[in-house]
Amino acid sequence: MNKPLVVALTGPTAAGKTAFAVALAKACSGEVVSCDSMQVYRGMPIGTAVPSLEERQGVPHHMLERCPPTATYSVADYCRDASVCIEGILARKHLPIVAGGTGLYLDALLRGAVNRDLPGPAGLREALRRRAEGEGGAALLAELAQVDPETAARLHPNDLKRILRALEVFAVSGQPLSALARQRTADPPYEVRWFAIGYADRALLYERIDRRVDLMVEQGLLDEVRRLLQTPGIERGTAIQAIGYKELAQALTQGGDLAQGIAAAKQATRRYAKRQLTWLRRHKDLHWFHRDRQSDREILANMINLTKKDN
RNA sequence: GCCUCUGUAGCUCAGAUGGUAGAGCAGGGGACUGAAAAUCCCCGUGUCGGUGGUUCGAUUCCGCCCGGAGGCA
Repeated sequence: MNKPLVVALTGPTAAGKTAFAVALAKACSGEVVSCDSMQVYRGMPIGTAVPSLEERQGVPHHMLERCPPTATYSVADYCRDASVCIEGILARKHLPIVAGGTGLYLDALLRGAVNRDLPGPAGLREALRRRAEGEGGAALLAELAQVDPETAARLHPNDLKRILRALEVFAVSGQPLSALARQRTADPPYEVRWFAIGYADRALLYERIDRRVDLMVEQGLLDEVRRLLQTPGIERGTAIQAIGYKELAQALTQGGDLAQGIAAAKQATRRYAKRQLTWLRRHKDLHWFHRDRQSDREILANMINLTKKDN
């Protein structure tokens, strides 16, 4: 069976994915499907670096700014919505280019890592969280060990977020997360070409990050943060946790030092890039392009070549 | 020119009455399966400025040299 071809273009934040995605799309009549957990929210284009219409150069982009910043968008939502986008692109006989740095979303969509939609019972998460405050994570972890020893064994008592989710999954499905995870390793529905843009010298990436944050501030990031903070219910959503927003919100509302907030945003972004690299390193099928080793022209030419070549 | 202080991890510094050293920050590594730009775990070897000497042994004591800060002229 011949699976349709999809290009995945990833890499750490600020490496320059956007420009390459657009260039590749223009060369191969592609459309871009953003794979970014924060760019899906509306009202924060500066801080999440949503490509401007000018940057898009007429190339259609999907999965950008499609839900309110007060909502909580999830991997499962992303898989569902992005799949629809990809099918549409394929129907138009165009090349889907999934571009972005959210590793979990990428793997869920293109490696078949997640295919079950299991919302936890209403209120359970909150109840568990309250219990954790009193009894501690170790108690909940012990409880998890009763129903899902395998998952419990790999989680640290402090990793509340995951302990709660595992408990939640068992509560709705009656099955351990570890067992479900095994079933979920489905065949990827597409033939995927994996590309990653990066820098061999990390210091160069970090310099770019610092510069980009300064640029965002110049472009009006502060106003964007202020506007977001005025949105009712924003504190319950995921969007406000985005890097840049949480640091500047703190500086803005708690009378903190603005320069310090900016510095904190830069540092958080650097650490984020490092985590992204950790995530990506385990995938051996990634074709890496280092911008400090190769010119952008060469990189693009190579990408086009690898995209077109059958096999 | 003379005197005093100082030179220890990328940075700021601690320390050993001589047995080759440790904190904070920065940084690094890892995990990750409906919050993921989130969440969690782990990690400190560096010619102790250089060079001679004393010593079984010196980064620690002594001499000289080089760098930095201050003071007196």
